[in-house]
Amino acid sequence: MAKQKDNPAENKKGESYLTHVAFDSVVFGFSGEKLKILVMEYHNTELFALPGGFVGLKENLNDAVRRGLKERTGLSNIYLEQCYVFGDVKRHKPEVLRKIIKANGLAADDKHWLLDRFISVAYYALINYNKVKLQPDALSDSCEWYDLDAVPKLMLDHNLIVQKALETLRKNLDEKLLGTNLLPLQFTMKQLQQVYEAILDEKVHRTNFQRRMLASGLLIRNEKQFSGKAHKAPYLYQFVK
Amino acid sequence: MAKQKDNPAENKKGESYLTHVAFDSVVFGFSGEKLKILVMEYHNTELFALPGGFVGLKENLNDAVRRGLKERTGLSNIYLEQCYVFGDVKRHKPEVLRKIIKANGLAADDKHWLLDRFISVAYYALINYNKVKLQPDALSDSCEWYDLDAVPKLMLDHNLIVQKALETLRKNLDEKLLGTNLLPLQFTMKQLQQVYEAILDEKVHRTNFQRRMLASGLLIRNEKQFSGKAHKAPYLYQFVK
DNA sequence: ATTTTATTGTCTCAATTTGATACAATAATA
DNA sequence: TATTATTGTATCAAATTGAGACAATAAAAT
Repeated sequence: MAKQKDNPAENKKGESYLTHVAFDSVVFGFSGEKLKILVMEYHNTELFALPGGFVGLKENLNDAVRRGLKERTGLSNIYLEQCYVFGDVKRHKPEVLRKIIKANGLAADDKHWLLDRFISVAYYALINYNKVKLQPDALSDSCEWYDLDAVPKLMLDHNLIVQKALETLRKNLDEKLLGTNLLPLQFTMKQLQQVYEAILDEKVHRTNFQRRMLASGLLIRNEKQFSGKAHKAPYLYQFVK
Repeated sequence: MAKQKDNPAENKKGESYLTHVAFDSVVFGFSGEKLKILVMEYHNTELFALPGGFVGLKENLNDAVRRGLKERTGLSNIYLEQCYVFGDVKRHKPEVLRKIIKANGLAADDKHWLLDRFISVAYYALINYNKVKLQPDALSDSCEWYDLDAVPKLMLDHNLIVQKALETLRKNLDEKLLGTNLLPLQFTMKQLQQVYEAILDEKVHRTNFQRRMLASGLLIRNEKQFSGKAHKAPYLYQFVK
């Protein structure tokens, strides 16, 4: 069990967090084949949710999100971007939160700060799938990768948040070759193409893709990668900083 | 003087609003020549600010922003979009708010809810300049149009918010001919071009612009507009709904 | 050692889009 | 009737994009 201080459900009056403000992050990773996101499951509830959290009284919003991601993935320096604020009244479902609090063996009296209404600032994050050490938080059982096309029913409006994040990611994909954030430092052109195809959910034309990427001037070509396969070895590329 | 209920500074415990959550809107209008935004000035303080407000306990965030705009411009059905959430700690400057509260002859004791830290959700709005009836709110003297290139020093980080809004507007300009929201129902191609030039702050090539707009398929051509000037009369266009 | 296989990198060429300019049409005025 | 100040369309070269051809090559098969 984590230290008490780390468990937001135990902080009954919300003394250390801003009330009514939450964040949720859609953390994308690329397995080599498919686009995946991180999903948490709460203890004994069968409730799935996006990794999220709250903002310390003296903490920048963006820093809070970084802190949350660091706790769950072990990574710092994550590519992170806001995508939307979800602020409708109807997303307030105290009974759902009550269930989580009770499943953690805590007292869910009506004054519990988690039962209040929250607006949630949604972020999307792009991380290198293989560098992650997944860690659930104090309230949850697990933090696991799910194929984007097999995400379970999530609590509250979290499925909507995933949709919005994907939309935003697609819209921003080309600026500064965003896709490179999902790959290791060095990667082949084919890998980069696969990332694009996974994000856009459509095939792209190989040679034209290569031409466009090279023409962007944002890729540095390194030595070749000898994969041991029976064909010409591809170059390794990396993104200019 | 407005009714007490309308003055957020008098609501000492913040009973009717979500604590820590605010919004600010950058309201764009086009005078026919220049791009302008709405700026408010607070009573006896020489403080300028963006029109903003707070979210009712039972009110959707987006609705709160619409309510704020309706109060100040008289308009409903405004084109509105989120652009960014400003959530840094350093934007918390209680002394500025204290000044405003005092200038309104109210007690600014340290517990006043307005003196707390807020995160602010920034929106941009596009409205038809000529349809507006400007109305200051209870805390402010005036709500006036300012040329975008002559916006005064605003309080807190509001100048930054203006920057971000303009950036977002530029990025989104082409989707669904956003610019049409700044014009009356019917407009000439030249007016539309002027809106683009004002937003992008650069000249665009007349005939190519016309070709692009017509090719979008989003404009309906109506009868001509006889201006009384000594030259060919332009067609009036309108945006498809 | 030679051939085969599965890719990768480059090139080519037509189709489309874009940039820049020319020019005809036209509403009011001289 | 000619002049003026646009506006709408056409034209043509330049740049970009879409689709495919083809040569290069690392390892396996013969």
